[in-house]
Amino acid sequence: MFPMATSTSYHHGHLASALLDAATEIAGEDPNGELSLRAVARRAGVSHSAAYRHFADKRALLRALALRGFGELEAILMELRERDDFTMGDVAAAYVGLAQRIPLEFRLMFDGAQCLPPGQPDALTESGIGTRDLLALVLSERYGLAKDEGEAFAFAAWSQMHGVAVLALDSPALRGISGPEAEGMARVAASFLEPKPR
Amino acid sequence: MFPMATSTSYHHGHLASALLDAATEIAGEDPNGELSLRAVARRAGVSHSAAYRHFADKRALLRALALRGFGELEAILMELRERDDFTMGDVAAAYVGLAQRIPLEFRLMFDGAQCLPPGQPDALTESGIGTRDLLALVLSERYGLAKDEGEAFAFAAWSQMHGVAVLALDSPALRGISGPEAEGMARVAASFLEPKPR
DNA sequence: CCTCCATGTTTCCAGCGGTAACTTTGAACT
DNA sequence: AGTTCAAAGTTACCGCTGGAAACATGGAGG
Repeated sequence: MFPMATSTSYHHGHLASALLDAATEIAGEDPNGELSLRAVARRAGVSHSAAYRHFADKRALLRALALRGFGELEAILMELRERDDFTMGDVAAAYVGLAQRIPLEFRLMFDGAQCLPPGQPDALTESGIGTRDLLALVLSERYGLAKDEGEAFAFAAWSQMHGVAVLALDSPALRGISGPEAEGMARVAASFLEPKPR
Repeated sequence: MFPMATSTSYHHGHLASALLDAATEIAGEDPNGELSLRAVARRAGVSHSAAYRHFADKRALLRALALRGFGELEAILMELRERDDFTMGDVAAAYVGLAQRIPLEFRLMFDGAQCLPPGQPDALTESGIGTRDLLALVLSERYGLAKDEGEAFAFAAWSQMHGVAVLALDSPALRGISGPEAEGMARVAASFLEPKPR
């Protein structure tokens, strides 16, 4: 069924996912460096052209990484949903924590210029919209908001969490901050959005 | 005093700022494309090596662009400060409007990886901190907040404005939105932060 | 007038993303 | 079991990039 993925075999076996793993690995070692397709291929022990058997181009590989990231974000939101007592601070901290844990994927999730060809909407765009709707659902349930109200509030919250995440990752004024510090800042910011209990 | 900047003279005269202008021009034509130093030099009518007489490397040029951006942001905040009746929505709309108007500079202002060498804090970092403090000042004055309170609130507001700006510029789920639409979204989001009058 | 140095130019390099043409190899069919 | 064939590797090449080095130009001060 599955060809073996021995280190000596000419055919790799699971190269596509191995490349994605290699990319994450490289990014883990140098979160702010440029990620080159060739470096990813080298890390996977394969010539750079091999990557093109599995991804149309570099963008496609990055898109796959972004999709992985959206998967993790959805899992986090679903987990929060199970609890019925979370605060806005919990949501924001979880969001920022994800950005700190997998910065490469996180950045790609929201960077159309790097991931998408000149072309039109695609699976990545849909993932983004789906996640946004999921957030609106989770927050509406938690705070008993009507549809429109919930969507507007979710957008207000999302942009704020996202802002904290992005600034903590990239801004020269905030970079170098530790993961827990970033989550703490997310909590402080989110506290201004916490709806008053009625 | 100033050498002439005729198009026929061997020595350009104001190449440094001409390069920055060229970069802004290129970015205006294709806001999502990559910006190459060589393309900037070509646009300025000069060989790519000439740029290195004025900027240590590409990062230095990008840093100069970011500093220009910070200058514009400060001007915008000072202008708001003159008025004493602005709303959070006004601030957010102005911030997002800036991002839409000069996306290249805006992105660079908050992207340490592209602008800063491995090195430590520099003028850019300080500009970022200065602007953040200015926002805290402006909002504290407007809403009568004590220092700590004002700083926390300013951060909550800043992250939200920034989130909207970044998402509208880059996120596949929101890109393609028009400038006015983006500003409208910023107003909606900011309305959740508007302090209650006492 | 002549010289010098700031500011240009040309030329070169390695690394990048991407394409094309060639090679290997496991699996499917007879 | 032996043959064949396509999937999945390889090497070699292209143009472009950021950057360094060596050379050219020409305006300002002696």
